[in-house]
Amino acid sequence: MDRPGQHRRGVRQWRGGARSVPSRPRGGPLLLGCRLRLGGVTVRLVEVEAYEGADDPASHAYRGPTRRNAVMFGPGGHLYVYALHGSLCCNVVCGPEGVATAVLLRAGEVEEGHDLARARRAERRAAPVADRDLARGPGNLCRALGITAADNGTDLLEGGSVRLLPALRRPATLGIGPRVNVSTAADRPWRFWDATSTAVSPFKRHPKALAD
DNA sequence: CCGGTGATCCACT
DNA sequence: GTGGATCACCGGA
Repeated sequence: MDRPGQHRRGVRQWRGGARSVPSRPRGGPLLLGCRLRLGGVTVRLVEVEAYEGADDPASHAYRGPTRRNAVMFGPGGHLYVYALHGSLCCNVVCGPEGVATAVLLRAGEVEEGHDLARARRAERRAAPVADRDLARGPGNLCRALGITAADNGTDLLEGGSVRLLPALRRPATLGIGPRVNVSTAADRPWRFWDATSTAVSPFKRHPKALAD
């Protein structure tokens, strides 16, 4: 099993590997099974989606640095948080510094802190939330964890508000497919999920999805 | 399926 | 500074 130190090396290795592998998004699956912890809530990641920078029209970094995407251009291992349609979404920045690449965290299973997560989800929802739905979907995952805009840029590996913890187990079966609801570069198979998990969000194709 | 949502970006005063 | 378009979403029917 991974120990924290090994995991840390693993992430750095992944970031380093991105320099030698043209297709950075291939690093995405290494996050599956890892855990994200904030306060009393821990979520095991079961679905992620990769975004490159200059070569990826669907990426926030495609048109260069702005105030919103600044963290994407910084060093890997930090959290990029942004607002979308009244929700927040979060990414793990992959680095290296100056090269914008990030992995969107799309869904997870709550391992710890179900009551707190459920209370947060209930603030915006009338119907009761089943366990498997607590962190299902990018906005829901952020809400379950209590991530806010103040967590943008936090260091996930040391000293930050949000911690990335090693995987205790890896998905037995890896799903790979197109990204959800993106209007451009729609067919790049850069969404990765744990095919044994029921907490993976449903696939949706964007109405105006262009291929490349 | 559909409508609400609100931050962000850019082109234009 | 303003207006409009865009958007990696969610909830309820």
